Amino acid sequence: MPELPEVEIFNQYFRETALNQSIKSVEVLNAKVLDSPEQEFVDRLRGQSFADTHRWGKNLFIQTAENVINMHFGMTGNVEYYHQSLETPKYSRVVFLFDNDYALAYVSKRMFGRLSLIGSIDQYVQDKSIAADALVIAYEDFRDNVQKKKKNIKAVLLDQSTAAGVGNWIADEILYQARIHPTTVSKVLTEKQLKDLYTHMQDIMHTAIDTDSVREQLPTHYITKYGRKTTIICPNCGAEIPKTVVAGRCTYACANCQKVF
DNA sequence: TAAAATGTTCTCTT
DNA sequence: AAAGAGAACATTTT
Repeated sequence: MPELPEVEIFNQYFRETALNQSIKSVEVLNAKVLDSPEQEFVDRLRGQSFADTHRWGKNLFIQTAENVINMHFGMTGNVEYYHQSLETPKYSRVVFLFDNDYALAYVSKRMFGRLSLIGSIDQYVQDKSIAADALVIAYEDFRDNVQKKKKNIKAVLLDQSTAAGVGNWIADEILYQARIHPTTVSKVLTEKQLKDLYTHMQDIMHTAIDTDSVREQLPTHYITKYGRKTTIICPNCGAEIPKTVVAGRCTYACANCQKVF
C-alpha cells in the first residue's frame, strides 16, 4: 500500500486526528518496529504531543516539542485513530494513547515498517540519500538524477535517490503511460522522454491522492486500475500484459505499446 | 502449499 | 571507491 500517495493520505489523516493530542502513554506491542530501545522511545514521547508532520517520499516525519519521529510503513501498514473503548486494530505494533481517550495505532502487518527517533529531517534524508520528493522535485534535478545511473529505468525510478516516493506499482504505471519498457537502460532516454516520465510521475501521484488511492477509481487508461494478480489486458492495444521480473520486482509492461530503447 | 507481496538494506562482486 | 545485482528481512494471504 504505502507509496507516496498512500503516505500522503496517512499524513492528512494523522493531521486531522492525532495532531496536538497529549500523549498519556505509549504501548509497544512489538519492539521490533522500533529503531531505538523501547524504554527510551516511551520515555521520550510520554507527556508530549504531536505538533507537526511532514511527508517526504514514503516517509512520514512527526515532530514533538523535543523529538522527531520517522515513520515508515514498509510494504504494508497504516495509522488508525480510534476510541480507547474499542479494540486495538489488528497488527498494531505501537499505540499512542491520548488524554482524550482516543488512541493512534501504528499498524504494520508484515513488520517491515519502522518507527525511529531521529536528529532532524534534513539529516535523515541526507544520511539515506533520499532525493527531493517526487511531487516537488525540479525537472532538471530529476533528469540529472536519472542520468547519473546506469541501471534499467525501472530500477532507477524505484531508487529513492532519483525522486522520493515512487514504488513498484507507480513505477510500472509511469513507464506504461510514457510507453517506455521497464528494461530500457535509463542512459539512452532522450530529453523528451525524461520530461514525459517526470510529467507522468507527478500526474499519477496527484491522481492517486485525489482518488484516495482506491485502485478501482483510477482512470480506465491506467494499468494499475486492473490489479496486479489477475491477467491484465492492455487498455491501449488489447493485448495481454505479461508479468515479468525487472529490478527484482514483479513488473507489468505491454510488449506492444512499451518499447525498449 | 509454496509463492508472492505497493520496501529497504546488507553483502558480494565488479 | 562506488555502483549494481541479488539475497535477506518477517509475516500474512492466496
